Amino acid sequence: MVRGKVEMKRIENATSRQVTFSKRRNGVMKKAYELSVLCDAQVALIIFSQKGKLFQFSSSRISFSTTEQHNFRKLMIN
Amino acid sequence: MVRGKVEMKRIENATSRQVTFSKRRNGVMKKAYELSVLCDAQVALIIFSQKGKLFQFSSSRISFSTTEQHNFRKLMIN
DNA sequence: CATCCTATTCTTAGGTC
DNA sequence: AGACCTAAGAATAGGAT
Repeated sequence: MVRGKVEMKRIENATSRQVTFSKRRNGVMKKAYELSVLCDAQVALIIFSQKGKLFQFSSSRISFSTTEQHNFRKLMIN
Repeated sequence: MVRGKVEMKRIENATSRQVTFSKRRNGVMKKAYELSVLCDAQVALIIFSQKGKLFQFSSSRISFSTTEQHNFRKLMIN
C-alpha cells in the first residue's frame, strides 16, 4: 500500500484500528472545536469506541446530559 | 495574512464566516464518517448554524431523536 | 450561496521509541 | 497506550466565477 493512502473500509487489524481510532478521534474533535470557534456555531460530537468507551466534544450552549449519554450507550450496545 | 493560515478565533466578516462554515462543516462531517467506517466506532455529530439550521451525521447504531434535536435547539437558542 | 482553482497548511499512515 | 517523526495525501483560505 502506498504510504498515507487508505481505503475507506473497516481496518481489519485490531492494533492498527485502535491506533487510527486514537489519532482520528483527536483529529475530528479538533475540527469540531475549530468549527465552533471560527464560525460561532453550536457543535456536539459523541464517539463510542468499539469497547463502549465514550469521548465527546460540545460547544458552550449545547451538551449531552448524563441521561442522553446513557441512552446513546444503550442504543450502541444493542 | 499568509494565505491558508487562520487565527483560532471567531471570523468577524459575516460572508467569510458563512463560507468557512459551509466548507468546514462538510470537512468535519466527512471526518466523522471516516472515523465510524475505518474504526467501526459509533459517532454522532450535530451542528447548528448561527441561524439555527441543523446539520447532523450519525453512524448506524446511534442517532438523535426528534425530541433530542428539539432539546438541543432549545438549549442553543437560550 | 455553491463550486472551481491552487498555493499553502494541516492531518495522518506507517514507523520508531 | 502514548509521544515523536516524516513523507504523502487531504483539507482549506482566499480568490475567481
